[in-house]
Order: sequence, then C-alpha cells, then structure tokens
Amino acid sequence: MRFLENISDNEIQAGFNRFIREASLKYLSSVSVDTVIFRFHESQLQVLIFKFGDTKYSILPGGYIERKEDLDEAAHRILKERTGLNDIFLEQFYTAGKFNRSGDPRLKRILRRSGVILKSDNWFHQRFISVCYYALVGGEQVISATEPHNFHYSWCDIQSVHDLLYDHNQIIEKALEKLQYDIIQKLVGSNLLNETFTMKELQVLYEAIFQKKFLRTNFQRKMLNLGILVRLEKKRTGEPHKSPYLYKFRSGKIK
Amino acid sequence: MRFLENISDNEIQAGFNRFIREASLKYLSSVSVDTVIFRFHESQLQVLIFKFGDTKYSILPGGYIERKEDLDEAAHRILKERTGLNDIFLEQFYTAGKFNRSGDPRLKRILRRSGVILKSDNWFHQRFISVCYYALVGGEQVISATEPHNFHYSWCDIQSVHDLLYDHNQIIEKALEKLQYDIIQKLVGSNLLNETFTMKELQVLYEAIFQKKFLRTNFQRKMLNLGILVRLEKKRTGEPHKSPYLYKFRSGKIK
DNA sequence: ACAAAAGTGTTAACATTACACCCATGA
DNA sequence: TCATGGGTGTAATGTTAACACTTTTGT
Repeated sequence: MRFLENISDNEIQAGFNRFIREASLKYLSSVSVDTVIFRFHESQLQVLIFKFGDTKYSILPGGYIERKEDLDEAAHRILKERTGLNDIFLEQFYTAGKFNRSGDPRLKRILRRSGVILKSDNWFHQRFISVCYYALVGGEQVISATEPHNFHYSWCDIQSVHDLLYDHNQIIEKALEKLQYDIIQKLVGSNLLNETFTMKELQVLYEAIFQKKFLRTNFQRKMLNLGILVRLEKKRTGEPHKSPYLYKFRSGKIK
Repeated sequence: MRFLENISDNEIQAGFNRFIREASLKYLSSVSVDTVIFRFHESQLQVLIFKFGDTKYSILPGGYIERKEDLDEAAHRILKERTGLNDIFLEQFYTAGKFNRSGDPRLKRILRRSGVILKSDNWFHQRFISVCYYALVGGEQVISATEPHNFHYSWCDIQSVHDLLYDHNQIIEKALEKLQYDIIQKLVGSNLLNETFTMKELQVLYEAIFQKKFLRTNFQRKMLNLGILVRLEKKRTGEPHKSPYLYKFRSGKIK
C-alpha cells in the first residue's frame, strides 16, 4: 500500500508486481509492523505521517518482517528506511489484530479510482496483524527517507492528526498513552530534546505529551527532586528577559 | 507442539499430519497466541501450564488465529478451549518476535528422542510471532479442558514456575508486570477473588502479585479510601478470632 | 483468660498544590 | 523602566509509613 505515487499507472502496476513477487518470499505473511514516530518541534509533539498517493489521506510508516529477522530488528530497519536514522529509541506498545482493520471503505474507493488492479490473492489483500512500535526522534536529528520511492512525508501536530487510513488513528492514541507512561517511568524525555535544554523547554515537552498545563514553579521542583538533571552554566543571552539555566540529563539518552 | 501425549508414535504421527493439513488452511501463518492464565488459590498466585508430552518440561497454553477471526476473539477462543471458561478477563500485554524464540535446544532433543518425524517444511517449523495475553480466573470458576486430547495441565505457583520451553518464562515475567500495573490502574483484582472477600484476603492477593508484604493497617485504609469497596455484614463466625467484615467491589467484575 | 486476628488512632515524614515574591534582561 | 521570563519561599493539604492501642472471637 506504500507505492502509490505521482507516477504513471503502468509504473505503479510494474512496481506492485515486482514487490509482490519478492515480498512473499522475503517477508513473513500475515504480520506487519507500524511505527508512530514522535518528535518535539516548535513546542509541539509531532508524528511522522506519509501521504497515501495523491489522496487527502495519510498513513503511518510501516513495513514487513524478514523471514530471519527479529521483530525488534525489523522495527529498527523500517525506521531506518523511513528516516535514515539509526539507534533510535524504539518501544513496542500494542498489536492490532481486528479482522477487518484493513477493510477501510475509503481505501477501496481510492484503489478503484486509481485504476490499480489488485487480484484477490494479492499480497496486499492479505489480512495483517500489525505489531506497533513508537519511536522518539531527538531535536538535532534530521530525517531523510532513503527509500527508492519519493514519499511525501510530513510532521503533523499530535492534535491535528486526522484522516489516517486503517486503524492508524487509534494506534496513535495508544502510542501516546504508552509515551505518557514511559516518560514518567523510564524518563525517556532525553530522546526528544537537544543535549542541553532549559527547564521551560522540558516543561513545554511534558505539557505537549500530557496535553495539559503544569504550574511552572512546581514542575521545576519536581524535576529537580527526581535527581536526573544536571544544571549547567547559563545561556540564552541572545534573547530578552532573564537568561535561564541550561540542564542536561545525568545519564545521557536512553536506548 | 501441543499434541505429544502418552499415545503411540503412530497415533502421534497421524494426529500431527491431520492437524498440519488443516492448520495451514484454517489459521494465519507466522502468528500465534500464548496466554498466561492466572488464578489466586490458597494464598498463592498461580499460572496454568501444560506438560509437554511426558518430558519434565511445560509450556503455556496457546493456539493460532483463524483466518477470519479477530485477534482478541482468537485469544478468547483459545482460552475457552483450554479452560472451558467464557467471558474471562483477558488483556494483551506483549508480542514476542525473536527469530530463534522457538529454537530451544531442549525441544530439539525431545523431538529427536520421541521419534516424531517432522519435515523441514512442517507447519510447526514455521517461525512464529506470538501475541501474548494474560487472563484472570476467579475463585469460584473451575476449569475443564474440552479439547479432544487429554492434556496434563496443572496450576503452578508463580514463584515455582521453572523449565518452561521456548521463551515462556520471560513471557510470564512480563505478564506479571502488566498485572501489577493493571491491578492498580484498572483495579482488576475483582476477577481473581470470590464475589465477597475479607480485607485479609485482598491483602494476601496484593502481596502475592507484588511479591512483598504490606502493613495491614495502612493497606486497609488505602483500599477503603479508593472508594471501590462496599462493606457488608460480618461472617467467618466458623473460625477462631475476631470475625472480619466482608467486602465486595462496588461495580462487580471488570470485563 | 488468652492468643491471635481485626479494627481504629496518631504521629512524623514526605509530596502536592497554589500562590506570593524577587531577580535579571533586552527593548 | 517595565514587561516578561525565570528562580526561590512558604503555607495548606494530602499521602505514606510506622507503630500503639482497642475490640472480638473460639478454645
């Protein structure tokens, strides 16, 4: 489903056929991986989504599991293919298995109109059980899709994610729940920020993740009492107002 | 792997062949379901395990997903097949996908010695990604395996679970972690107790789940402050000592 | 009456909440 | 100098942990 682009119908059809021939040998059938890739950008928690062809709909990045590959490895590889990034924080959170989860009526309409012909025994017509992971992309990391096809990707604010196909909207909701849990339990915030950051930035991150406000003064005390932050010298002398301290996580990023 | 019994080698071989022929049509390939079934019995948290043939090893109950069945439905059906119980609390918690997770060397030794011949393209030689669920069986519920084969099942204290094949020991650990989380967050304890219970029983349950002691007086206050319990009239007049109150959960069992 | 179980009370320590207040900075 | 962001203080409230005390029961 990831090969509908602004190229000719013939090319689409050829690409499909080739992929399908290879896929059934290379990948496990019935199982897929979907990933919810978060970043924190301009005070917003964002999710990476890909345009589905030239429709108004989008989907989450995903892929399949090679026959001799660990499930976790597959998730890392797919992430690498879609973002060019290695060594990213990645965590499994849910496996979606409703029988009709790929039976989105919008999808059928799109395929019919696009002229792509899919036989009923097509690889894509399989029913897939999808193992879902979420990933955290840090402030300094820049993504660059390295796949042969020219995907139209975009970062979408978490509140503004609409019109995803399949059950991908529900999957994002579950990903956010798990992220809310992990940022308290495993303190994974370091993976979404720069190496150093101000207390304000940390607070805005937490507010974006929990979608609610915290009291500035109490938030600061709580974070400092956790004992996971190191206070550095000041910066931010380029801006108006009092220059804030910089902090970093005591133990670097969590892998 | 669930058909090795104390029957003749020929019967084993015949059963295998029949199952394999049916299985590849009936079930999704590459995906399985494993379940960790908990109960609370004689002050112990226990797990249901099945003897693997006549070896000293055991495995978790599991099964496969029918081609037109929801993943959750499959888990419920498998639970029904193994316990005879409907409408059980059931929750997904993890999907195991290491490539070599079924490559247990103990297993190969057993199969070699048992005389069962498995061709390399055998259904069971597939690599399986296993979606794991845990279930809670209440105090009054009695299990009764309804499958055609006469499985040797047993309830095993959670601390005493050893010698499980595959990665089933790790799976139980993850199940317990999720149960610890859910009993606080979703208050699923009602599914492990009788309709009514004493505060002592509730405490022993929590102690079994968290594998640590709580102070009796504080535990009681905390539970009552949650506002989820209803205090009934007394009972336990048959025993020595002061007769305790009975409690029940305000909203019955959680489904 | 007494040993053990069950219920209630009290206190110190700690965390959470909600503000008030002061300081530093660039426009 | 002043608006604003940033740092610290503090009192009210709630939660947790530890322990003392009282009540109830069958033997």
